[in-house]
Amino acid sequence: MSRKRKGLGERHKKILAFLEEYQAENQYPPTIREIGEHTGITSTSVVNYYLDQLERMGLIERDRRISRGVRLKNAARGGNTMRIPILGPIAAGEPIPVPEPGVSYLTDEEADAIEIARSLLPEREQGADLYALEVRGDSMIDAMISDGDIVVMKPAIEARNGEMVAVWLPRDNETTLKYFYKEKDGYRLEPANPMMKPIFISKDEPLEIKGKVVMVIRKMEEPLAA
Amino acid sequence: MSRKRKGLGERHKKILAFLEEYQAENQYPPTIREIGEHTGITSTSVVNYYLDQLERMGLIERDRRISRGVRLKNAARGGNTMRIPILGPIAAGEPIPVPEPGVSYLTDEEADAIEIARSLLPEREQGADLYALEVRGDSMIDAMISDGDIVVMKPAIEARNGEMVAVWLPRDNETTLKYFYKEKDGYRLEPANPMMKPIFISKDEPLEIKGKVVMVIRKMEEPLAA
DNA sequence: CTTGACACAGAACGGATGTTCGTGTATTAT
DNA sequence: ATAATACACGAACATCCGTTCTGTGTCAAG
Repeated sequence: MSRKRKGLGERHKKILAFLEEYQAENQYPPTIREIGEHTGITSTSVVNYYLDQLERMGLIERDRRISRGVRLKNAARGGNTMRIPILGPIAAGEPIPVPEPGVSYLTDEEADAIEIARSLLPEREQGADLYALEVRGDSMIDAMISDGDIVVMKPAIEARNGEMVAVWLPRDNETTLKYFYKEKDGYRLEPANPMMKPIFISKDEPLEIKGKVVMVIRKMEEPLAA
Repeated sequence: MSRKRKGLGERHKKILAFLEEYQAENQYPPTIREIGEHTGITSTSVVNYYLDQLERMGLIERDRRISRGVRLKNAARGGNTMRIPILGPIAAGEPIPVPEPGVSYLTDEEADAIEIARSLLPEREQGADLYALEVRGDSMIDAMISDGDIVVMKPAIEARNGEMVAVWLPRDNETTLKYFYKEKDGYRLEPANPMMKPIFISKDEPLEIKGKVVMVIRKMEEPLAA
């Protein structure tokens, strides 16, 4: 009803690609005429026509009446990164820090953080309130996670089968990272390392899911000795 | 002989600061007139005058006759993140891709890449020609690295004790990631997982170090089942 | 066939923008 | 003092560039 082909047309893609390329090459956006020349469009009005569409689709932003007033939005293409704060440590014997929903920790400029290309993350996590924790100790070695690793988490209180989650086990009084599976009379928590045996939790035992593991980052330290 | 005060004048600093601020706010550089308005300079020619100086000092680059053709150089450029290209896969039975020194793979816009906060990397790796590989298979599970992980490498042909390196073992015809130790009559390659036993290479056996491991990134996939 | 939405081209208008020139005022060297 | 230089202002241009208007051709619906 609004668009002949719902997807982006050939020229839309060309313009988007050129916008990105040009902005990377020079530091400033191209003019309408330049866009036209490099995409085979001979009329400025047609370029304007497509830019309007792209803006309506939310793919770019335009500052009207301003030369080179075009910037591409979260088009997820290269260069787009996501900032994820490192909230604190995670250790076997301690509860893990969780983000307080009311506090906008994202605005904390001083906090340590990592930046990751959006293309590395699954689509559904793109806008999520991700946070990161730094692993202390070798207690999660059976999850193939070692001391110093950084785990990127997504807030969650429940999980689906096959997801790796951070759980607090009151039974053993510890935090652990395991693959989560629901079974007929309880839960199965399976280590990432297939050589390790899974543990079972019966249905009436307490089990607190703290979040889902989205990513693990290991940073190799330089050896101390010179 | 050429300049009254060799350092940057008040207006130079103001212009530089505004350039950076404006570029961050919008995605494009300001016009000469805008620079003037925000730095208390009432004439476009004076702004032009200072821009010429800044260009001669090598602090900015100008594209003459092009609107908003101002970009600042090494100053605040790059930001606090680093872009690392993913060159290809790494598997036990195959040689690993290594960057060709002559080829500037950094200019490859199409290549997949990850961005990482500089603060996460050791200082000495900041300017290094880092590259990344995607692990295929579970053959490096004894290095606590699993299928799908991404390893960030630094080119190297030798290593110091305690560093994790990627080595090609002609003896076993495979690539592996191990901690490297030189011993009196050969080398000891120790898995990251302390439960696994190290392997020894005698001094006359061939051993090719392909690079040092700087970082490991594990991205958790969503389970296939819905 | 007619109608209308859509894609496109070309030209013209007017404001935006970089450049140049004439002028003025301190400061410094000769 | 005089000249040279750095710094500054404002106006005049000549483009650059976004916008808008007119016109053409296509294609599917009525």
